[in-house]
Amino acid sequence: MRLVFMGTPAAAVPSLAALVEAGHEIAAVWTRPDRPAGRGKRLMPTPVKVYAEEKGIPVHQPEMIKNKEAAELFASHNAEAAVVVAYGRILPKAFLDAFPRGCINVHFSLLPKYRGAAPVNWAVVNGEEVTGVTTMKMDVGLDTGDILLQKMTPIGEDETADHLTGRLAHLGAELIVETISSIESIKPEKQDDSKATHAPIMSKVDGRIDWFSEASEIERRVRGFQPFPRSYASSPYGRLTIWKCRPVVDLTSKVKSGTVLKADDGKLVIACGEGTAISVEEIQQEGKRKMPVEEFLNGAPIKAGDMLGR
RNA sequence: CGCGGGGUGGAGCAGUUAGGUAGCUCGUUGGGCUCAUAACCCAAAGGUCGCAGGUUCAAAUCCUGCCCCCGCAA
Repeated sequence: MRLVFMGTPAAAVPSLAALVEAGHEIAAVWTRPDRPAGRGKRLMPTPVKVYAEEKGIPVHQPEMIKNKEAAELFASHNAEAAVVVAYGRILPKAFLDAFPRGCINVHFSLLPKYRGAAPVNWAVVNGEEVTGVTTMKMDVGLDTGDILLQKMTPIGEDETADHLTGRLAHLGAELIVETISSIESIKPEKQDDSKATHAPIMSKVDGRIDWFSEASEIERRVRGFQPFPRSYASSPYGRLTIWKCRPVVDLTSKVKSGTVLKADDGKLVIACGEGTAISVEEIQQEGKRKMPVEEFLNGAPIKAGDMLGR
């Protein structure tokens, strides 16, 4: 089938690759404009662009898509459908109506749950046991289109959002190929709006750890906010990012939340809310790389009694 | 010219401001203790202090140039 592919981050690449390998004709790839990135502010191509150029597929990166020129360019690809995976933009109606079979989206949740920009992260933070991928026919709403196919997968107990995103990217790749190949026979199903939930994009401040939360919630946020915005706390030694931890029983629940209870023998334990605590297993000090807590404690001045803030 | 941190035994760090014997925690090896141990005690090995040049009686430390690494931000 002749398709246009729209996507931007690494999680979109497996879908594009799968479509190419399945023999579909990719008329063009649309991805977001290159942005200054990396140390030194060099212009960096998006992962989707890198792949597309490798395959010799024409790439388009308009700054604005809400104008006539963009819509005409899009329509000129003369495809049967567009496949959209984390493009990062709301598509105007002119795009949705440009091709006979419209725009088909791969979304990383089991819709109607977790509509929005950060479905994987919030599924982890909320402690969901399962999630999955959905293909749907896009409409003008935010992830409200009719569902085509879904595939579910359990969320591992220690799984980070980062890792889960990788798995869903591959599940999504399988599902979009399956969806395209059987598009004639699939019966679109309306979403049950009453069961919809929203997964808003996170900002950096969402990463600040609230030590008054219970340990299990902090642990879920640590896993769910990777790789961005991460979970971090201020300390007398600069900002500390916690990459891995586990809830433990706190025997000295009278101390204030955020207090370092133990910082020796290879163990770093911090008081949380409601008499709980976390044992940190992987940590990163401002300006340094992430490291196992044992190594961190070998050289760090942190000691029991120190207070961590937000 | 985006902002900043750093290169010191295998790991994580101190020491550099006011040059003068290479230090801490952990790990490794050997020994001891113990019913036993990843626990404890004793001992040992292991370092061109990123590279090159300069100043000096003397440089990890001061001066000059170069290489490399990392974090933030996006």
